[in-house]
Amino acid sequence: MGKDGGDEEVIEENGNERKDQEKGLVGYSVRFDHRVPPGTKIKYVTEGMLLQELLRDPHLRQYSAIIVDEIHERSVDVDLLSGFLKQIVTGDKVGRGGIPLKVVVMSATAQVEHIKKFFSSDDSLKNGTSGEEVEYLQIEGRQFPVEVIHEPKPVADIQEALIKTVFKIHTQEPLSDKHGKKDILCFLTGQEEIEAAQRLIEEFAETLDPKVPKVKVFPLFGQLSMEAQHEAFQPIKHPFTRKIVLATNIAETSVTVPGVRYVVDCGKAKVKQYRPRLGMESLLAKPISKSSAIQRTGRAGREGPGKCFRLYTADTFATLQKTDLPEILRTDVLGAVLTMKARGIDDVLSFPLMDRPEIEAVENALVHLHVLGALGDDGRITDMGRKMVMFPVTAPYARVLLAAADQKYDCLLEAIDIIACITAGDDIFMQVRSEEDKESVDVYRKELQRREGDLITYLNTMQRFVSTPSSDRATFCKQRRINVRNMRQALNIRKQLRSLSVKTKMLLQDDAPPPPPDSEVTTYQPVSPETAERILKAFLKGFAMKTAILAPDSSYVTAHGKHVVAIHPSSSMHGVKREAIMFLEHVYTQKNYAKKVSAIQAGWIAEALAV
DNA sequence: GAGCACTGC
Repeated sequence: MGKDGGDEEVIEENGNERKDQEKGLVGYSVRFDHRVPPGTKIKYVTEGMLLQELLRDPHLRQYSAIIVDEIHERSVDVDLLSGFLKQIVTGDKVGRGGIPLKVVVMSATAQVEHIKKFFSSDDSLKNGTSGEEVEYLQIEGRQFPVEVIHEPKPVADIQEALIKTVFKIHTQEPLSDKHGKKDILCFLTGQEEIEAAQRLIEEFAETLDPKVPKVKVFPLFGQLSMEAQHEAFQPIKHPFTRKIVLATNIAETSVTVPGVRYVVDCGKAKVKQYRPRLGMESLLAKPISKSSAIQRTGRAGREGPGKCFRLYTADTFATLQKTDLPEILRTDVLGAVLTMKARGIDDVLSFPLMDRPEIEAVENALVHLHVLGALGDDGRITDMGRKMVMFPVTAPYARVLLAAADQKYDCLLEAIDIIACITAGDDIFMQVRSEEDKESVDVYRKELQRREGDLITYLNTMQRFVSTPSSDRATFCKQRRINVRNMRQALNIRKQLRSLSVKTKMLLQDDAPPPPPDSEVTTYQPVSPETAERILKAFLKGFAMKTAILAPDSSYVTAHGKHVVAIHPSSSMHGVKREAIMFLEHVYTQKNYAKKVSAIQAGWIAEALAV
């Protein structure tokens, strides 16, 4: 569990505090890992875990105090949790037998007033005594000073400005000082921009006077292999050389590059945003917030005094939003609405939230949940909805699992394998960088691919993987450039979904005995086309809205919304023309892309929408 | 012919 993971510390009641503390009675509960010995006084949990506990214990009677750390990160879960905590704190204490709940929230930046106001009772707001019952304590952070340098005029070409700034730093600033190395960290928006900048910097470096120190460039973004990412963290071995790291936002939030004393900030980041009106997401470069710019600046001052060069003007900085949009305003609120409904919130529009999504977004989610069968005509959660919230997957996937468990489709284990692969993080199939590798990897991957499309390909991959003896699994992954970490995660999720299926009586214990390690090594038998059809029909129960029909002009037109959609190049269906497709993801980047694509028959769509 | 970053009951 990362110390900056935004986890809550939950303090449990009863027992002798002092003595128990000395016994070290601290427990934790995170996904796949729980250690809560009897008599535990302090429990570390994830937000998702506590939300799950709220299903059973709506007043959190088990707890006397809750500490929410890193609340400024503003995940959907922390926002929902804050709403429930506010209701408990400001409501009557009847549900808790009159015992109040203490809530401590901890935040690193901005938003203090916003958060303070939110946790104040509505009565105190009316009386104009806002924040009266919310106590506030500030602790100064410690950092070396960082000088901020803005561009005097807006720059026309970001790459050009980057090169100019990088080499100005490189030729005018020392390689190291008493605090250590003085390397450069540049924040860019994505892989393409980073690779272009790397080429330009390396080209320009060739022209440098031999008396000037050398430079070595390290790209750093999430899709890079662990080894390649690791390289960017190592101190440079060659003498007389400066390290230049070109990174995405990964270096702002997830990792800390040591040795950095100069930051170059392009002022933008790619942001995923859900468009409720279009029922799709976009992934586009947008101006960052002030707090994000300040966070980037701080990366220059961790080891000694530093400098931050912003490739935008001071005026532009002044126009930036104070903070980033919280996740709840950037994602489909389908899950959030179902979470509320399952915890007894009938009127989701009046549920207290630090930031409220547009009414239209909530209404779309309600309609979608109704289509999925999670909500009845009266807007209340159905038995099916209650079953759906038991599963740690989004509502459409949960709906697929329920359909797959139905006799009509009878493919629960297969659906679990596919969903485990898809929800295990980034795509289990890593991108292949060199052309050479691509050829051999493609040969192996082709064997896994099926003409039904990506979903059955994932199933094939999982089935092949588990029927491979464990001593050969590393090779299996390496040959196909399968991300081993994600594959391991997929196995964990598979196990969890199977056991939840047993718990919810969707699966008989006998059908899927919890397998001891390596016991699943069996002969591999690919699914029949008939089974594949049943699987795809089960997925349509969750994704009938995400379908497209091949138009006479050979483009795919979405059934819902009538937009032209292209099959993403990462899909095994890329370039393939079939009667109709179902896709699990719909993202606008360069254009409207369908991802995780399967071939279906047009007639199946109406069939899936019928009850 | 293309991929910001995390996390989860």
